[in-house]
Amino acid sequence: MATTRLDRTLVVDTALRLLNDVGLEGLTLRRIAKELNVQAPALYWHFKNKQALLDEMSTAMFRRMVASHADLDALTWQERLIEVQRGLRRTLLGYRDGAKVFSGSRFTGTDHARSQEGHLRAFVAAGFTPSAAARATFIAFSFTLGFVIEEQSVEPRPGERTSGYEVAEREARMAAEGYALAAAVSADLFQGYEERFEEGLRAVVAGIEATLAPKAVR
Amino acid sequence: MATTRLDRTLVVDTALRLLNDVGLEGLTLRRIAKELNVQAPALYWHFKNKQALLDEMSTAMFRRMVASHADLDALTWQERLIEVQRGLRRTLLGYRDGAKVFSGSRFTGTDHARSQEGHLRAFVAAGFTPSAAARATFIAFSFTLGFVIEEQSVEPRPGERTSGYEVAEREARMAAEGYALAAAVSADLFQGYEERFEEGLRAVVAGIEATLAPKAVR
DNA sequence: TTGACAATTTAACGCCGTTAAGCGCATCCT
DNA sequence: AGGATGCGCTTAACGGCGTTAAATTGTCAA
Repeated sequence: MATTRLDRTLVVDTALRLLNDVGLEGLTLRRIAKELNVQAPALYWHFKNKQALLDEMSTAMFRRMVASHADLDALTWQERLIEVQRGLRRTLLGYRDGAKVFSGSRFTGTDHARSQEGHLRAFVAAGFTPSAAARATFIAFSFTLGFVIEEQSVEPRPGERTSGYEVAEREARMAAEGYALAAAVSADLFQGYEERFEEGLRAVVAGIEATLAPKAVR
Repeated sequence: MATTRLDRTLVVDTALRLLNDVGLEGLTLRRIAKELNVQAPALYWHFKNKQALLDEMSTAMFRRMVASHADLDALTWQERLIEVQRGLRRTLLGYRDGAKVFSGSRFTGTDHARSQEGHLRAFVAAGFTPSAAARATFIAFSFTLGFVIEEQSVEPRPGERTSGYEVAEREARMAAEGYALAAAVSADLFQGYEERFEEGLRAVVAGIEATLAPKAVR
């Protein structure tokens, strides 16, 4: 019955796997401990508290995201920005409540700085000031985070839909109240997230080109 | 001691006021009940469960936001989009954990459709298709939501800063690890949210102009 | 005056994160 | 070899959570 000893990595990996089964709400320390054939307080040997574990989970998500990226160095800054945001969305969608977990925690260590440094370098090489590069990236990041939070509250996992967001039903209700336009756009708001994310990405990049990018690369 | 009888509006208003004192984590039914000189289960007469109360709180936030808007009908679609996002951010910043509460719940009723209908009408009058209007608005909304979620995790209330986000300290740590650019942009990422939000808004609007707006209004 | 029903209290359940204390067991010192 | 050290876990428990069931009060109509 007793398997290998616990360690931080094993706990984090198990918790991330479990997250997809039970969601953030169901992700209790007792449930994680059970999955590890251990009692809940044992986790406190490895983590200061639950938030520390969640922070480590976010950090692990981020590391997996970085690892999943192909070589970005050959890309233009526009392509790179798009590719990074795509990767972020993919990563967040890879876990139930991924965006909420991610936005609710903070990275441990300075691992993430390595990848950040690379992105900044690419932007600076394209003519951005470091400051403009950071601000531009944050704008795109905000968009992606907000988008996926909304997306996951309608489709918690790819393919699964939260009940109560039935497009046809909403359309009927809005129409019945006399809101013709609101009714007509139901499908535009609660479906087709993949395409709409790409469309949003194109808009954000175009906007950064128009407002923040160095003139030479516009 | 016994005051007026409870009703949904009173509960919601009290809960929203309390939210600013205790934050989302401290906002328990027992605490709300105490504030109302009542026992916790009494709340179940007025709300199906805690989530229903949170939903009503979000709806109330939204209504207050709409009420705070001046007349938007004289504005161009760009000005209107900007004004609406500003209002949204202001509203979310008006409550501790406002963005999290908002993003974690769903509107009750169809009140919000009225304002939505107005926005859509304005965009359509400017030449957008209803679908493009909805998609464009959602892009801007995603940006604002993501932005404020990040903002409030660093500055939970205007003026208050979460400990652990000290800019100078982060800068030093990054520099010590050899990440010169990451160090240099610390201030650009964790300060000056007001200006950066406006900058982001300009970028998003410019991006929508370039990609989604009808050609006649570009 | 009584009965009905709306609105609340009291009591309790099972679960949560977390803390305190103790215990087995490997490792190292002598 | 034998005893101390202390890591890594268990057991037990605490206070608080959302929620439910049942009893109780207040209010008003017949």
